[in-house]
Amino acid sequence: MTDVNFKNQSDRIPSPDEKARFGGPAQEPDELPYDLIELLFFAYRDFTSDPDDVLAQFDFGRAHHRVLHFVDRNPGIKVTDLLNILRITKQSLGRVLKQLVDQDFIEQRPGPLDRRQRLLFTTGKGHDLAVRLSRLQTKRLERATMDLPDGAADAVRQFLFQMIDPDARPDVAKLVRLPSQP
Amino acid sequence: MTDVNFKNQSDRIPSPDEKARFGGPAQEPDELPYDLIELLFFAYRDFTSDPDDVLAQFDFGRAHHRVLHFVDRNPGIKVTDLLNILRITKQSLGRVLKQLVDQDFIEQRPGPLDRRQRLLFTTGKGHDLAVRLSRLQTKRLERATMDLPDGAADAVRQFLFQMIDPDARPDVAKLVRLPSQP
DNA sequence: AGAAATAAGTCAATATGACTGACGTAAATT
DNA sequence: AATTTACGTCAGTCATATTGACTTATTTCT
Repeated sequence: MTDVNFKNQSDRIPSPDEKARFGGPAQEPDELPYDLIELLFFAYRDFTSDPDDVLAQFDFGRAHHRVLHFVDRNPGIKVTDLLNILRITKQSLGRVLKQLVDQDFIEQRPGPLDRRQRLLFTTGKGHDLAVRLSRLQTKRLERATMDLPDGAADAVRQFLFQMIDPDARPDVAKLVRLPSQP
Repeated sequence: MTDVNFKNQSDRIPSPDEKARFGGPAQEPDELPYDLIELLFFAYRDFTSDPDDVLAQFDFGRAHHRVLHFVDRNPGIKVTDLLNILRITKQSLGRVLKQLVDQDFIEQRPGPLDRRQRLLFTTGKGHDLAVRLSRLQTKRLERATMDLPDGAADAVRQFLFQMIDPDARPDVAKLVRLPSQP
């Protein structure tokens, strides 16, 4: 047994009933770009798998990664804004944030203007981890964009951006600091 | 308060300490394509949100969706192959699969050659739901690819494909039935 | 100055999706 | 006949998320 993922899936024999009910896998007229749906699934699955291994060493999960990433990228971000980016509840954030703070990956400082706020910053340690994780994802992204035709990387950017809910796009554009977004 | 997602994130004032420690958000030399990392996150977040709403009406979650999707697309798939596609354990699959079978979205038939196998098929009802969910994702994908330059959609396909672990690519290519993969 | 709104944290209870490890059964393979 | 395979299942656990209610401190509004 190799460690290849799913092998003999094509060895299957369709049952008679199946042949009756299904006109082959793409019985919906090929209008449906199933391939993109599935490619996105697999691409994202593997995209998140690199950091997972490192995070496991710290007893962290993906939730920690997301928090760490956006805090590192947006030093001084407010809890409320982080909640809206991640689209999770205060309670969900609270747990992972507490762990990150307790273990000295993130620190909180009262807002200088509004002292109710607890602005979030990565510590040196937190920043290092954030960068380390980003590098992993970056490597994969670079490998994936490397041998694309000229300008294709920008097409990918545009595609991904347009996959986002229209009303969320302005905020994402700001957050992501897109090189040029019309 | 509008229902826009994360607004005043750019209104924050960097603390003195922050300015000392951070040379701005992109202190890592711009080698790191942070934008792609984040765009992928947001794109995938919204990509999965459309089906989620429908699934909730049936008391299903994303796990059900994935199973339903791959069974619908690969009628007669074996449990083992499905496990390898989804990269989850038998127990995790078991729970959601049981619910889908009990509620008549998926049916199991003994393999005609190997009677140990329980080949999986969507029922009419299951197929309808699968298509309905795919259409939602399809719409978003079409909107996103629509105004891309010529050939850009293929660049996106290639990009996504190359984001996948190299050793998983042959299997994905087979499964996804890519139009043309060199 | 007092009332209302906001930022953040917290409590309790719950759900979902995942995990490990062990075991059982039927059927196929050697 | 022994072993392997395909699948299912039991028991226990964990991580991540949810809702709703409540507290505290602080700011803003009137």
